[in-house]
Order: sequence, then structure tokens, then C-alpha cells
Amino acid sequence: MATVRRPGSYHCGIDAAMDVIGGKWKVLILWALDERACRFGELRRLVSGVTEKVLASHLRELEEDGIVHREVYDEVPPRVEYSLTPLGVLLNEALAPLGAWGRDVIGGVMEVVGGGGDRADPED
Amino acid sequence: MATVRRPGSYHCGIDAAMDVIGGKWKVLILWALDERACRFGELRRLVSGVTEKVLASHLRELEEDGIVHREVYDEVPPRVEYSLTPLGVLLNEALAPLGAWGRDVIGGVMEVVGGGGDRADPED
DNA sequence: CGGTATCCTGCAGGATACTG
DNA sequence: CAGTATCCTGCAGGATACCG
Repeated sequence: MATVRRPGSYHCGIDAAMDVIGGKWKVLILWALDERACRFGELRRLVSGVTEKVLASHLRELEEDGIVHREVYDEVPPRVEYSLTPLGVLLNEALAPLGAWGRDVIGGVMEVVGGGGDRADPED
Repeated sequence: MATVRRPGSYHCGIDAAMDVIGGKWKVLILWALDERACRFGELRRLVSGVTEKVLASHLRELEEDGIVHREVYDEVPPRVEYSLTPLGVLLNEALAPLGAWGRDVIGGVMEVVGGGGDRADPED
């Protein structure tokens, strides 16, 4: 399934990938999800700075693209868990070299982010 | 140096990379440049659809990020050549798995050849 | 808790004209 | 040829309020 949202508009595979991960927070969402399944609120906290609306819409797009899976538990305190699909796992793996490149480029500058939320990329 | 334009705003390496390649046409520019050095007009043709203004600004950003090199030949018909820096080559290599993922996702629609290289030709 | 529904803003990107 | 200089537009993303 070709998943993607803008059929016929791609010049190459990277284009298509960029379309999927192009949102401002998407790679952060993918990154958060790479470790474990997360609930909406968790993601909101992990991806700090994102608003509910944007998180929800990005999540929906990622779901449509077959990257994340949305599991709804019909309980009385509503509970929804988001997780990576196998395709999402592959995407994260494909993203790893790019992350390595980025880390290499910024060198030691990353301390500035504060909090030392530094962690390695989702490589298998 | 090769450091990025928005210091202090990165959560991880991918974030930084996304900042560098985030422009609408940047990966296409990188892709075009991956084969050979190109002049401005060549790029304008290769990256079909981009306007001069946007191409110029993206090129300047990529140059600032240490991804492309701008070589000016002081001749009477003005001539400028853009090429990838070693860092740019590394970036393209880091981009390759993502491109492969994207190609995989769109299915066989693109009919591109992987061959012995890590990229396919932009023949669309 | 896990979202919608609105409304609003900024800025990346487009169109067009001009220049060295 | 290789760009600037303007001006303009669209839409991704932000703020805030409300709902099942």
C-alpha cells in the first residue's frame, strides 16, 4: 500500500519520506515512540512544546501513513496507546544514519538543549 | 563552521538534520548535486518547479550549513558552480536509507534502479 | 483522559520585475 | 548568466476553549 498522501508528486523516495516525516514534530514523535508505546498524554509530555491539536493531527497523519498504530482501550478512563508499526520501525532505522550525521555535525553543541536529554538514535 | 542555523533548538541529531534539509527543495538540490557540480541555471532546470529566489535562498542556506560549495569563476559570462562538500556527500549518504525506505513505501510505482549505487536516477 | 473546534499568526515559499 | 528586490499567499502550526 502506497500509504502516502500526495500520490504522484514525488521525485524520488526521499521526497516521499520527507512528506511522511515533514511535520515539525514528527521525527520527535517517532523517536519517542521508538522506545515504547505511549499514551497521548505521555507523548504530549515527551514531545515538549507541541500542542494537543498539532500532536493529534500529526499522529493521525502518521497513522494514515501506516507509521504508527493507534490502539483504543475501551475503558472508563479513556485510554489510547500509540506505537510504531513495523513500517514505522523500519522508518526509524532508516532515519538512524541521518541522526548520526546530525549528531556529528552539531558536534558537542547539543548540551545547550539543557536537561541532557541526549540519547542515541533508535538503532536496532 | 558546519554548525546549524538554529543553535540550541535541537532535541537530537535528526532534528538538526531536518533543519538542514527541511526546505521544500533541499533534498532535490542535494540529489541533483550528488552526481556532479551544477551551475545555477542547471539546477533551476533539474529542480523543476523551483523559483530563482527560492533556489538561491536554499542554496545560500545549504552553503552556510557547509553542505554545498559555491565556486565563482570571474569570467565575462558570469559562471558559478555549486557542488557538494565532503559533509554534503556524507549527508547524501545518510539520506540514502531514507530514500530506500521511501521508494519501498511507494511500492514499485517509481520503477527505479538501485544498481550498485546507493541511489537511483531522477528520471521521472 | 484524549481529544475536537475555532480562530489566528508567522513565515516558507511563489510571482514578477529588475540588475551587474 | 546569476542572481536581487518586492510583494503576496497559503497553510502548517500555535492559543484557547470546549466535549465524550
